Amino acid sequence: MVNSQAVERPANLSKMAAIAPKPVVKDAILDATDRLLARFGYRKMTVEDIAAEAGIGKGTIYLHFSSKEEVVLSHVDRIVERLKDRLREIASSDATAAERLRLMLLTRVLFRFDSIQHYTQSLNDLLAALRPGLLARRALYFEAEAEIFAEVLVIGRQSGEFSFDDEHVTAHALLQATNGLLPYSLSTTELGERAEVEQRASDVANLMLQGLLSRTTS
Amino acid sequence: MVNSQAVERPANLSKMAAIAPKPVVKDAILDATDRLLARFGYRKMTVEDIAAEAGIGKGTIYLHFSSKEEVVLSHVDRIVERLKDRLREIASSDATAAERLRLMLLTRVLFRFDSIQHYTQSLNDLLAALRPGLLARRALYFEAEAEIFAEVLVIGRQSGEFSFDDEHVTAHALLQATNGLLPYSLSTTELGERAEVEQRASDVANLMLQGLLSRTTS
DNA sequence: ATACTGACTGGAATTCGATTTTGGTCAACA
DNA sequence: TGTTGACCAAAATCGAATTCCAGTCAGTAT
Repeated sequence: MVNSQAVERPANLSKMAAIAPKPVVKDAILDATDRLLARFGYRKMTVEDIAAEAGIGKGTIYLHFSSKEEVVLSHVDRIVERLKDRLREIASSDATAAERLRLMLLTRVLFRFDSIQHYTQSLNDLLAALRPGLLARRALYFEAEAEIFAEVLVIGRQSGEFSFDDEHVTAHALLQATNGLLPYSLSTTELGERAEVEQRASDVANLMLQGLLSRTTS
Repeated sequence: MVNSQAVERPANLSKMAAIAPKPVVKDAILDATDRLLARFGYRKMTVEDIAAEAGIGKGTIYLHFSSKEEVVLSHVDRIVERLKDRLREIASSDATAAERLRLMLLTRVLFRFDSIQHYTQSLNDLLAALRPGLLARRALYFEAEAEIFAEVLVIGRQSGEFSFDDEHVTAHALLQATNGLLPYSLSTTELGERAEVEQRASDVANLMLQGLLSRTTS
C-alpha cells in the first residue's frame, strides 16, 4: 500500500526520508526481487533470499512491504510505472500524433516483453500464485495507460490530424487491440520471438492508426 | 490423429462409414465430452465417464480417438470448425464488406465465449493439462480464420470499399486485435461480463474497420 | 529514541511410501 | 466385423512425518 508516487502534503521536507523510510532501500529490495524472480521464480524465492540479496535483514523487508506478495506486486507496479514514464516521454515528443501513438503502442508491448523475458519459465509460477492480485491491478494499469493515450488523441484531434468520437473509448480500443500481445497469461516464449511480436504489434498499430486519421487530410 | 474433415481419396463411397467409422458415434462422444467437461472439468472426467455418458463401451472411444487428450482437443476442434462455418456464412451474406467483417469479428469473440462459458472454473484445469496441444492448434485455428477474413477483404477491395496493401497481413492484424478477448488463457469470468466483452470487441472492430475504408469513398 | 535485525513460531508446503484410480490394451464376445 | 469390459501398468491420490518459510517481536545497535 506504500506508494512512493503519491505525494500527500510534504509536511516536513527535511524529514521526507523518514515519512517514507529510505526509498533507496525499497528500490534495493525490488532490484533484488527482480534478480531472484529470474533465478528462482516466485515460489522458490524466499523472503530471506530477498533480504540477503539486498544486503539487509529479513525484518527490514516488512518495514517497507506488508507481505511477500506485496513485494512482488510492487515490483510489477514499478515496471508499469517506468513504462508510464516512457509513454509520457513519447507523448510529449515532437513527432506527429500518429507517430507518437504508434511508438507508444509498440513500447507498451515491447517494454513489458523486455521487462519479464528474463524469467520465462518461472512466469507461470508467478502468475498462478498472484493471479487475483495481478488481475485487480491490470485494470488499474490499463486505466492509467489509457489516460496518457487519450491526451495524445485529443491533441491529434485539435490539430485536425485525427478524427474520432470519444477519446476514452478510442484509447481503450487501442490498448485492447494490443493486449493480446502482452505477456500477462501467455509467457514470452509462448508469444513468439521478440521480432515477431514487434511485427504483429506494428501491423495492428498501423491499421488502428489508419482508422484515426482525419478523412480531410488525404 | 483421426480427422473426419480431411477427405483423402474416398475410395469406396458405399463404405465411407467404415473408413471413418460411425461419425454419429464420434459426435456423440464429443457431445458427452462437452457435457462432462462442464460438470467435472478435464482431470476429474474419466474416459469411462465419457463412454457411459455416450452410451458406449470404453474401448469404443479408442476406435475413434487415440487418447483422452485427443478427444478433448477434437472437441475444441469441433467448436472452431463450427465457428468457421458461421464465419463463412457471414462472409457470404449480402451486407457491405465492412459490416460482414464487423460481424465476423464479433462472432469469433462471442462464439468462443458462449461455447465455453459453461465450464468456467474447470477451464484453468483443462488449460493447464492441454496447454502444449492447445497452443499448437491455436496457430492453425488463426490461420484458417485468417483465410476467411482475407477473402472478404479482397472482395471489399475489388469493390472499392476497402483500401489496404496485403490481405494476409491485414487479416492477421484484425484477428490479433481481437485475440485479447478470446478465452484462451483468461477464463470467461476473468474477461468480464459478456455484454462488456461484446462492447470492447465492437469498439476495436469499429476502429480497425475505419482504417480499412477507402479514402476516396468519403 | 529510532532503525534495524534474526531467532522463533505456527501453519503451509513438501516428501515419501501405501493405496486407489484410471488411461489404454486386447482377448473374448455378439 | 464391430464392440466390449476385465485387466495391467502407470499415474494420481492420500496421509502422516518432516521440512520450510512468511511473518512477528524482543532485543541490539546506533
